[in-house]
Amino acid sequence: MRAGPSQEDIRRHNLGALLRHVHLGGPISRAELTSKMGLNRSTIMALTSDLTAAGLVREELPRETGRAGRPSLVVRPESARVYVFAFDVSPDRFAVARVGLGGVILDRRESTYERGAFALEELAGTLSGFARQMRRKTRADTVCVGAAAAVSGGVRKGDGVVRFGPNLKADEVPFGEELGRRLGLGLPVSVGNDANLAALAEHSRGVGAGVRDLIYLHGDVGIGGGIIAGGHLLGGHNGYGGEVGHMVVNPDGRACGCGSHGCLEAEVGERALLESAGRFGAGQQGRDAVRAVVEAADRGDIVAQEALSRVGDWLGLGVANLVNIFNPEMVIFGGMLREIYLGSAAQVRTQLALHAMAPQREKLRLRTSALGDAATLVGAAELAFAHVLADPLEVLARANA
Amino acid sequence: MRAGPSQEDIRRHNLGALLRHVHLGGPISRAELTSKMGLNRSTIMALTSDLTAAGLVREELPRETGRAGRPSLVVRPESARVYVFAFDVSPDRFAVARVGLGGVILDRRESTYERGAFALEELAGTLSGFARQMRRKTRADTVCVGAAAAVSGGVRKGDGVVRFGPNLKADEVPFGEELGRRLGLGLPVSVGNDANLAALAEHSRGVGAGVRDLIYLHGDVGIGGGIIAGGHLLGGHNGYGGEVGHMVVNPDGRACGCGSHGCLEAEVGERALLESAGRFGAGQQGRDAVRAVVEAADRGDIVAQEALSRVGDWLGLGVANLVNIFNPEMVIFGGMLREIYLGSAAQVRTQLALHAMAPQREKLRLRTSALGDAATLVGAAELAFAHVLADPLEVLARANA
DNA sequence: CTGGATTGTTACGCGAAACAACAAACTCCC
DNA sequence: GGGAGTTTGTTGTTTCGCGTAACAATCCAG
Repeated sequence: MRAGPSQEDIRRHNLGALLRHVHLGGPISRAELTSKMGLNRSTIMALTSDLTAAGLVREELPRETGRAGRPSLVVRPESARVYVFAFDVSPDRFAVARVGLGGVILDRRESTYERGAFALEELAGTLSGFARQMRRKTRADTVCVGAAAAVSGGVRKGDGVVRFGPNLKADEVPFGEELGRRLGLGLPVSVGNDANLAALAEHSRGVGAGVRDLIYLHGDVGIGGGIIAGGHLLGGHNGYGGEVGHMVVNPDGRACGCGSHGCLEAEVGERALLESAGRFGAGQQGRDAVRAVVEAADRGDIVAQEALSRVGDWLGLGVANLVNIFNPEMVIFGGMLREIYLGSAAQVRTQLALHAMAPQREKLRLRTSALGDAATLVGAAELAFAHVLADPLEVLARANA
Repeated sequence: MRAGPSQEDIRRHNLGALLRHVHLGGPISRAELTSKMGLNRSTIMALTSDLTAAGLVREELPRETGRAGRPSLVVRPESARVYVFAFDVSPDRFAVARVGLGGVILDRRESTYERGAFALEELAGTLSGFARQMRRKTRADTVCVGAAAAVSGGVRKGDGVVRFGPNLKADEVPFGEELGRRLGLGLPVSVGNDANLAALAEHSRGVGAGVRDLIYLHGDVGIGGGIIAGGHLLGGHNGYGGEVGHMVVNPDGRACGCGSHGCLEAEVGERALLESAGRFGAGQQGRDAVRAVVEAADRGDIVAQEALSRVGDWLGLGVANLVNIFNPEMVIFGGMLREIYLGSAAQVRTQLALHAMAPQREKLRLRTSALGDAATLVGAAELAFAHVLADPLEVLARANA
């Protein structure tokens, strides 16, 4: 309930709001900003001046106006100058990216490895090494303003410690701290759950742009989720919100790695699909194996079709439950679930019609991820930029000091 | 993203925050307000002066201070002067109350009737009649600043139309509008789902005070729910959020009135319990019938015990799912679920241990409603007061005009 | 090239909250 | 009971963000 010296708060808030417009919406004229933010021309000028002076945005004359009147200056993010590091760690893959203000991926490196080959701790060195390499290539006037990592596991609110990650060999790992130390930039590294961050990404720059209530479902080895409720990421009391993978949809169903039975993850996860299709342990694994099943089903393979149908039924039931509970405007399927949904949309829709209540489902939109594999990385970048948008000047003052 | 003339916004916000403190926390000294709101002494004085002048609060010298220094003036809500009307409509009961600022129930009338005897439209006249009667009894200087109704059905966001209410014979009923017209006070009447409003009530003045992430489960004829996520009621895209009653927990389970099978409501609702206990249609109905089963189980009735155990298992599974998805700090059982939970807490806890993930459940608290039957009414009053807290002076200026 | 339209820029005023100084009222202690 | 110390109410002043208004700059249309 604190307010602080309120005038500064206003300024901070308005600076952040303006920067957020530019960051998420891309180049925009001062005239549009005045109308969208409901502030006065002169105020917008003062704000942009501050941000320009801080080196966060640049103002340029537009090429063509097309309308009468003096052309309005276009405010664009200093994408090449101001950037963050984004990390993404999955059980069989990691990626590092340098992401500029505005969401541009300036540099990117990734690597795949055998599933579960590395423990989370071991990766911190490699990740920070790549980041330092990228940093060395940058020009002198560039400035790193943050860093964040997405991990496929539970991240405790507050200290950002990775609590569980059965697919990642992690338990009580202070990953952010470790990464921050190794980066040596004096910056704290935020950590978030991968599906949560992918949800954030789709919400800010994906199919879910402008949608205030959405559910993002991510299929990887397991099933993760991220929920945007009322425009805000649902974190829960300890930060484990959105973990829909262990919602029980079939009490008499398959055993799940978590000890329970019939979890969404157990019925819809990669293993369930491959086993049903009689392809588990048959060499292929991961996204490619799932794709192969969907393609086989498309070609008329009965076993694959039935496996996909079965999985689609459970997925549909899970989605129906979530729709009943949340009444979202959109459900987004990402990761491996993109393929599964595309291959079993009919089953999903049938189950929705059966189990979801009419008012909740009548305006519902089902979509697949727009950002694809980059979603997690983009989400991590958003997380890293978050404190910049919360207090633009403070962050840059510290960075330039 | 609009900001408006920001100085007024600040003032409005601060006035609202101060009034909210007094409204929810009761009488409080100006000194405490300065520290809790983080504002300056002189600012607090200016704010309380405005609110006192508007007749919303009163300032008094405290009886005893106990501490050194000049005693700080105590700010208390004008509970007797400023009030709202709160309505609560269930399938077999309705209640009308006059609730003063601060949450005091000043006057109350209720009535029970045979389940489903009335359609929602028919009740508007009765309800407004009671309200008008209450209003006639008030002194001349009292002022009604709002009204709201809780209904056991889905309420569409925006226009407040009751979309569904299978237990209430309602379909596309513009209940708020109708009630507002009949009240004749020139006030809009907000409408909300009963479980949602009960959740709001427990969050603001019940066991969930200060808890930012909680789930309230309400058992009536069906099972309703309200979710507070990050301190805000989860409404969803169209306002049907929190409808947990039709989450499918047992796909092979009992048929539900909604057309689906194995919904939480179908497995845990009143009918499921009474049927399992062999008491369905045996004269008793409603809360009393449920209580009878729990009491019989307490006395050692095997059939009742098994019925309760079975229902408790499904309840526990439902709660486990919600805990996995939301990671709430607290789950509150209200209405008939209070009795059911108290009679089957062991089953609920067992299912939680089986199906809820450790990080989500380790800090979880299970509680029963503190406000009991008044929860819905109190929640409706909160809803009615909401716009007063959002802009105290504007509301009172209009009321006194 | 002129007029209308739109925006950038600057000087000024308003208002909300912080700050500082003083007065008021209490407790404690002798 | 009275003085010292403490805490708060009250008032005048200052600060700072934003809105307003007036003017300059720059576009398009004719």
